Amino acid sequence: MRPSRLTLDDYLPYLVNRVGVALALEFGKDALARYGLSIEMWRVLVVLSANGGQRQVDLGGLTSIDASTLSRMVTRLARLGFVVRRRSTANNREVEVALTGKGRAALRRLIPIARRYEQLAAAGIAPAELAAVKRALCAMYRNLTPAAD
Amino acid sequence: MRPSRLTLDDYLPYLVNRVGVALALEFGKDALARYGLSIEMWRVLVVLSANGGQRQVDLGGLTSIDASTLSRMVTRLARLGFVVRRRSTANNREVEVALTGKGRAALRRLIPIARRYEQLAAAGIAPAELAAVKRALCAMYRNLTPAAD
DNA sequence: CCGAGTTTAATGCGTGTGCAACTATTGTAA
DNA sequence: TTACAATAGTTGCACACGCATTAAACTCGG
Repeated sequence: MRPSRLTLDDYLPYLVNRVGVALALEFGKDALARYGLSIEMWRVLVVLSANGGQRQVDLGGLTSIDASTLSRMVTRLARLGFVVRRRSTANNREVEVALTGKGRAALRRLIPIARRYEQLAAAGIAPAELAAVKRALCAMYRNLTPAAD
Repeated sequence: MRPSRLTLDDYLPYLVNRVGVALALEFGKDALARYGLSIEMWRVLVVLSANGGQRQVDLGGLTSIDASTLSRMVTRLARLGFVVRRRSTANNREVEVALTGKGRAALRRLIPIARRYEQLAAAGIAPAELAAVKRALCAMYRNLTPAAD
């Protein structure tokens, strides 16, 4: 293949972006909108659910969201009552962000829906192959972020 | 696994988004910035390069970019000299967007760099497995967009 | 213990985004 | 032909984003 042409169906970033946008759109407009949440907010909540309370800077690393954007987003999430932001007792410049009961309740309802969209996307793909895809995506992320994580 | 918990490394939308953002960031700040291009603009140019001149509405479908956003983006791309926007002669409400010579020249230089980032991401993944990943991503997109395409 | 340097978070600012509303053109059916 | 609906594109508006800067707290060598 000539290096000066790109076939879309063979160009990985295009394929990844397309699936990512499609997944976000479906789930975002359907389920998340009912909670006043954006997809980025959802990602923050998922990371908090999976990894527990986090400093904002770590949340940023895990969600690939800019620190300034995240600061304002956490303010909105707190105003909605899904998280609390409390100054760390040990280190007074750090802020710990943690889920509230309301946040956990919303996640309990949203996670099954998220899984259904995941299954919808993966329909017709053999479990072993799906696992291989996930492993490959993890490897790609590690390749692209040598220093981090 | 309990349905009310999500393991990040097993949650497909998270993995896809993470790789997508990492790819866009690397390429966007490094190579695209020198041309005054954003990643979204790059995606538009790539689609034009792969599929030829397009109506704006079709560009939107292929790039997952909102029509109004695209309208303004094409204005900027035209001002930068990368594309031309001309009213279709057959159908006077349609607009055809096409690459200029300058646009094609920029693509000739950028595509090899894009491929290098793609290879960087896919390093250590066997060609057959990479092909399987691409097929899976295409299948996922089809699953998520039943009507379109 | 002091002060330079680092880390973490918040904010000012210009800009891009998506939704909704609007204009213009084309398609369709009585 | 005329009226109504559908399609393509643009624009107004409010808002979220990212960068650069600032503020505050911590670290550590001298």
